[in-house]
Formats: sequence, C-alpha cells, structure tokens
Amino acid sequence: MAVTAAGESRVPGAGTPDCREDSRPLIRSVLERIGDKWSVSVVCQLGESTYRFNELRRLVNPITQRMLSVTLRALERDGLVSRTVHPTMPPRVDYALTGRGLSLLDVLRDLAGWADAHAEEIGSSRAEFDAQAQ
Amino acid sequence: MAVTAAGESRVPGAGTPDCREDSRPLIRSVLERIGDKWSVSVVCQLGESTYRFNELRRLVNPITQRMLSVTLRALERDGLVSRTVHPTMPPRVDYALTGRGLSLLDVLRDLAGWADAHAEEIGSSRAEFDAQAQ
DNA sequence: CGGTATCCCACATGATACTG
DNA sequence: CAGTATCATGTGGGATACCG
Repeated sequence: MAVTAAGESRVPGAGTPDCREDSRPLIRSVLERIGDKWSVSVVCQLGESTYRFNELRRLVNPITQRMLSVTLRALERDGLVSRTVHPTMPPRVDYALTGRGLSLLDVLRDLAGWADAHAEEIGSSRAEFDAQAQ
Repeated sequence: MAVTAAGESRVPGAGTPDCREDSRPLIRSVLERIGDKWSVSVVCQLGESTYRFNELRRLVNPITQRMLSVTLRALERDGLVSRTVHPTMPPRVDYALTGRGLSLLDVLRDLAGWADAHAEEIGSSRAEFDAQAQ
C-alpha cells in the first residue's frame, strides 16, 4: 500500500522527496540506523527466515555476541525486527523481520542495485585517483 | 541505461540483487561512502547547482572547513563529484556532481521516500519501546 | 541458550592555527 | 579563497568475563 501517512505534516505541494534541505535529515536518520557495521547484514539475513539468537550469530559473519545484541535491540526499537520469547527451558528467542523491516529490505535491494551497477567504475576511479596523487 | 557491466563476474542466473550473502558487501560499500556524517548533505546540495568551496561551506549546515575538504575529496575519488580549478587570482575551484553522482541522487531520493513514509510510525515504535524499558 | 557488564582502543570528527 | 597540519575528544565496536 502506497498510502501516505500524515500527509498534512508535509509542505503543501511537496510530492516526491527532493533531496533539498527538507529531506536531508530524513535521509540521515535512515543512514544512522542502517549505516552502522552490522544492521544491513542482520536485516538481510532475517530476510531469509526467522532465526534464533545463536543461529543468527553463526550466520552473520564474525559478529560478536555483544554487537548482535546491540544491533537487534536497535532494530527492534524501530519496529523493524520482532523478538519472540518462548518461555521454555532452555529459553528460545526468535527474531524475524516485521512488515516494516521487509519494506526496508526493498530499499536495501535498490542500494545493492546501484552499488552493483557502479562498483567497477568506482573501483577504476579510485585506482586512477590514487595513482594521480601517489 | 540498464546495461549490466561485467555480467560474467556475477553468479549465473542472478538477476536482481537479492540481499543474500552476495549483495551485502556491496550494500556495505555504499553505506561506507555515504553513511558518514556529511556526504549526503554535500551530494544533495550539489544536486542544486555547481558551487565553490566556500559557497558549499556556507550552505551545508555547520560543516567545518576540514570536513568539507575531506568529504569532497572522498566523493571526488569515487568519481561522484568533479573538481575544477580555475587558475586565477584569487583561486576559484568549482565542485559539481558527475553523472554518477546524479545517479546516486536517485538512490538518495528512494531512501528519503522510505524514511518519509515510515518516520512517524518509527517514532511511535521508539516511544513505546523506551516507555516499556523505562 | 541468550544475553549483560566492563574495559579498552581505533578512528571519525571537531577546534584551531597556519599557508600558497 | 581554498585549503593543509596538528592536536583534542567522543564513540562505535572488539575482547573478555560473568549471569539467569
């Protein structure tokens, strides 16, 4: 659904976000969430399936217990990931993407698309720049 | 143009980036470029027009001379921004987005779109989460 | 199993001063 | 004007140990 929530808080006449002063804080706020070292990997992994804490820990690169905990909590706080505790013994905790988390996955796919399309030329630019500067 | 450069380096059958293990480093590499404190603001501002160094400095929030210099150099290294020196006295240096920089602007607009669509509900989620945890 | 608490360091950014 | 050099600092994240 493409329903715009709370449209009245926007500038009248503003349709698509335009990257002018108005949108920059918004963009920054996304990047402050997913721009850290582990959020992307965790969200992408949860895009595959629901996982328990230590399953995730094994699947996501060499993430430390602490950073997985911190990252999951931040994502849960923003409603991107749900945390379900099964009060069994031993405890079982399942993490999954919410609908909002799934919508973020689409954005990440766009980022991946841009990166994929430009990775090689960016590599060339860097090599040339570094050679120039020596 | 949607031409895929160097398609042979990709996994056969891989069409759209999928956020599985393959794409995560790519996404991370974009975020390492634009996930810093100032790149988004600088790129967005250059989306408006070409600017001289001190024009940019005045237009981009309270960025320091040093960070503008560092940010511009990183963007130039990746071929996202062009730097043109006019050997006059006093010197004049113009910064502009390249075509590649403009294509990045599209991605940023998508990010802004997602953020705009979810900012309010994310705010609610955070408030609820923080209240719960106290 | 699923975490939290502590300590520590590298690095990103800021402040300030200086230069061609 | 358009930077660079130097120093100071806050914080993200790793290592390690402990807990219910």
